[in-house]
Order: sequence, then structure tokens, then C-alpha cells
Amino acid sequence: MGRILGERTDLRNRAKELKRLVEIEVEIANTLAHEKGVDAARKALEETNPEALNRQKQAKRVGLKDLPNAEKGKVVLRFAPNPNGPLTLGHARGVTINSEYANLYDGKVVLRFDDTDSKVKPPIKEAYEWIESDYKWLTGKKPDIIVRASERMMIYLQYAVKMLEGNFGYVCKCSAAKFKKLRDNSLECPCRNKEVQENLSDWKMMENGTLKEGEAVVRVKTSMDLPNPALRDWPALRIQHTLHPMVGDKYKVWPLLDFQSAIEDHEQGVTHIIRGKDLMDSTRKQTLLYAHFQWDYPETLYWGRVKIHEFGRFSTSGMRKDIEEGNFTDWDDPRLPTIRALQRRGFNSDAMRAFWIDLGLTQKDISVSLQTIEAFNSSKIDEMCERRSFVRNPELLELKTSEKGINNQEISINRHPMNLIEGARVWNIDDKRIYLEKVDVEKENIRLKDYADIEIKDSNAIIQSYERLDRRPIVHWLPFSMAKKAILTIPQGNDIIIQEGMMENFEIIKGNIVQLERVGYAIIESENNSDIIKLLWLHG
RNA sequence: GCUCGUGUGGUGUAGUUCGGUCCAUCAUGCCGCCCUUUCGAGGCGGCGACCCGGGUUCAAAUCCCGGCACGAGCACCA
Repeated sequence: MGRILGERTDLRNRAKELKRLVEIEVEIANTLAHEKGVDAARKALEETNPEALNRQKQAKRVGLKDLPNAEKGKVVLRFAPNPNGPLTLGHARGVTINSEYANLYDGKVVLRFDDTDSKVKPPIKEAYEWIESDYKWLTGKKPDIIVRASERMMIYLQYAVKMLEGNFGYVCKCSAAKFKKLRDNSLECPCRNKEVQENLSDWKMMENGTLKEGEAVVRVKTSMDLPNPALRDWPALRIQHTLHPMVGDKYKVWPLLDFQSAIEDHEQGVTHIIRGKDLMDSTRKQTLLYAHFQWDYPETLYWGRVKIHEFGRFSTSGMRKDIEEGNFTDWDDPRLPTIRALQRRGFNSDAMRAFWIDLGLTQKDISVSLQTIEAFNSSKIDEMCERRSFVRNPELLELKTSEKGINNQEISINRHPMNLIEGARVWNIDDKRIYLEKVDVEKENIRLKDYADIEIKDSNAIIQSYERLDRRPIVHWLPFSMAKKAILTIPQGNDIIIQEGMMENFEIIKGNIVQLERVGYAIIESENNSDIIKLLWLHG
């Protein structure tokens, strides 16, 4: 019935009549189904009206939702990290979503370094470049515009003066605690009603260092009656005498994020802000500021908090501390959720993007598994990865031929099972000794992958057939002459697991990702002709 | 406490604007089968969800009211 009304909107106002008719038909059908079975009813329907059985399945929207109020070619977005470390998996969402929208709308992305706090979150000099390169790796191109807040301080300070001159800002000399008390009770602070001239001279004292840290802030006048206390006369700039790694002691007054970001978004002509929903109050504060300046606030969208099961909670400053204390080797330590660590391990940037785009933009707080990212990665890299044999806990067996078989001396195996990478690996088995994993040796009848069915007796592998005779398990193996010592490093939580074994010594090239048969993907980290092959685990 | 936001299978996600073609999409996960493509590959099949309670309506995932749960902000951090 719903379907009829859906297809025939003209019948909707006659729904009551229709309902009776439908009920009669349903009754007939039910009786039929009851007496002769559902199939009979189905058959009857097929004869009279076969189309009714064709239900069209609904499709899932792919890609990102439309951006509200967006005009192709005129969209300006921004991604604004703090340069206190390289980018992490969390940042990847921001980079991907912003750059993807820019692609969709022929827009631009501003990479903006919000480095206005040298005290609580001191910037790292190198981090500016790290972030630029992480961004480029993730998006395949450089940001359209790069700005550093610390280089644009003059602009912010000028606007601060404008704000004081316009009398919609004031210098407040109350202590943070005192102001909070007043604010929570909707009371104005005494500094609020100072003359413009007095505010300007106080401002000078902030700028020339007469007033020390914590002795004054510049506030934006809003209203003390606002229902949300967080918005009431919010602080815009404060005094900070700490040295800034990029500009030293050039400035004594620094803007806070809400102010700096608001001004800079306006300066850059940002049309759409996509930020975490923890910044919703920022939007509200900034909207109030924009009203003072008579600017239009950009469209704003939010995403919720993302937690990756395997990494738990992490913060850039926390990682920094751990690295300094030696708990991790560096920012690209494979246990870390940084972009550089993921890149080092062999994650593919397109797969990462696909993952974040698939998650989309929702305000829900979500908790996703690294497995999902790995699934995206596998499907992306599989066609590019050659296979290699890596035998863990190797045991050496003697290959024996039964009376009828004749041993091949060389076998060739595809580099890729579907031959997506052309060519073959050639194994010489003249030597008659092979490596098998200990766990596989314990099985009696197995098939050596791409070679032969064998029976294991004592330390012998007796060939029974080159053809596959039965459903016995297929295992990977390695001729003695092809084997080279290798170690596989597997990051697991805060630990590192080392697995030793014998690796197929065939075109071992540093930086290549290979699929270790029956084990998983790994990247080759050792130099091309080193004595021991070093492998770093990617995923299964 | 105040302010704001979010609730669709185990995990994510589509559908919610404008109620009907939704016995709800897709991915991931899990289970089974097939396969000389090894596996966490591929193929096939299966499992599994509209937070709860009312209301409006011929019809509610969708609208209204009331609960509940979870999260965030309330920094001179970003």
C-alpha cells in the first residue's frame, strides 16, 4: 500500500478507499498462501503482475554530502593545526575532508599554522615542514595557501586596536578567577565601562611590557545575559612573554585562538569552516565578533570525536613527551599513530583518504577499528604487492621423490597470483632441502604451495604428487638455496614483537611492500644487499 | 550545575530536509561453503539495527511531546 501511494501520489487523498481495496486483496492472497503455500501466491502474482515482485533496492550515497551554500570555484576552506608535532591519524580526517571538498568544488585550502601559544603548546620549529609534507603525502598536492599566524601578528593587533576604538572590546585587568565569578553571575566587570582612551592606553601598557603576564586581557563585549556563560565577554588577546620559536620576543600580546582564527578566516575569505564539534562555542563566539565588525560568518560544519581502538587516547604533546623520554624512537616509530609512522609502515594515502571519505562528516562521536583502515589499505595495495615466502620458526627438511615422480629442478611462481604484476620468481630446488614453518611440519600431509603434495616423515618431505590430489592444507615453503635470514618487526600496542625466519631471497628492494604468503603485508626496510633482511609489519 | 550537540546491526555509514517505492543502503566484522590465488585474498551464502515511551496519520527511521543514554564546551590551550 505504501508503495502504491509512493508511486501514485494522485491517489493519496483517497487513501481510505484504497485501504479497503488493499485489505480485500491481502485477505485473498493470505488465504491462497495459507491453503496452497506462499509459492502459489507468488506464482499467481507472477502471472498477473510480475513487476510487483521487482523491488528496487535503495542505493547508498557515495562520497561526501553537498556543501551548503557552496558555489563551484568560490569555495575556500582551511585546515589549521598547531605546529607542536607532525600530523596524526586524527588530523588526517581534517586534511582529507577539507581537501576533498576543495576538489569537489574547485576550491582552495588554506593551511594555517595556529602557533599563537608558546607557553602551553609551544610550537616546534621543524613541525611546520613536517606538517606541510604530511599534508602533501595525504592529498597528493601542496595546500593552495600557507599562512603562519606568528607571521601575521601585525594584522591581529591592528584589529584588536580597531576593536578597542570601536568600543566593542576592552582591556580587562580582573584576575581570571574574579572575572569567572562575575561572569557566572551575569555581572559586568568594572573594566567594561572604561572610556576608549583609557582602554587604548592600557593596551599600550600591554604591548610595551608594563603590564605583565596575567595582569590584563582584551575582551570582546558580548552581553553578560547570554544564556551560555562561555560566550560572555570572552577573552581575545592575552599577554605572553615566553619566547616564540619563530619570532622570539617580538610581541608581548598574543591573540587567543578564537580571535586569531576569526580574523584570519576573514582575511583569507574562508567560505566554509569544517571543525571538530568541540569548537561549537568558538563558532558562537566568533559570530558575535563578526557581528561587531559587520562581517558574515562562514558556513560551519562539524565532525565528532574519533577514537581508534588500537591506539586509544593519544595527544601530540603526550607523544612528544614519550619520545623525549625514550619510550619511542621518534615521531615515525611504528607504534605511533602519526602520519609519518603510518607512511613508513606502508599505508597508502589513497586508501586513507577513501577511509575518511567513507566515514564522511557526522557529528557523532565514533570509535573505529584500525582493521577497517587496513581493509581499505589491503584492497588498494594488493595489486601492487609482489608475493614472497617468509618462513617463521623454520625447520629444514629433505625433499624426497617417490619412485614414480621426477623432480623439477626449477619452478617458477607468479610475482602476483593474478599476474597483475607480470613475471615470475624462479626457484631452484636442486639442493633438495627446504624450509617449512614448524607448525606446518607437525601436519602430516600438506601441499607445498605451487609445487607438490607431500607427506612428512621424520625429517623428510616425500613428494606424493605434483597434481593436487585432495583437500590437504596448502603451506608456504622455501628452498634452502633461496633462503636468507630475516627479521620481522611487528608493532603491537606499546610493544614491539620480533619474529625471525627465512625470507625468500628474490629481488629484495628497500621500500617495497610485499605480501608474505600466509602471513601478511610488510615493508622491506633493509638495504638491498644486507646480510639480514629487515621487514616491518604492515597488516594482515 | 549551566550551555550545546548526538542517538540506525559488533563497528562505521546511507536514508531523516519535504512521512509513503524502507519487510531499511553499503562497507567492515563474525560464521559457513567454494577455489592449486597463500591469507586477514577472491567468489557465493548467512548473521545482525531504526535509544525508550506516548502522540499525530490510512501510513513514522523520518513530524510532535516526554524520558533516557552518550559526548563536548564552560582555560589568560589549540
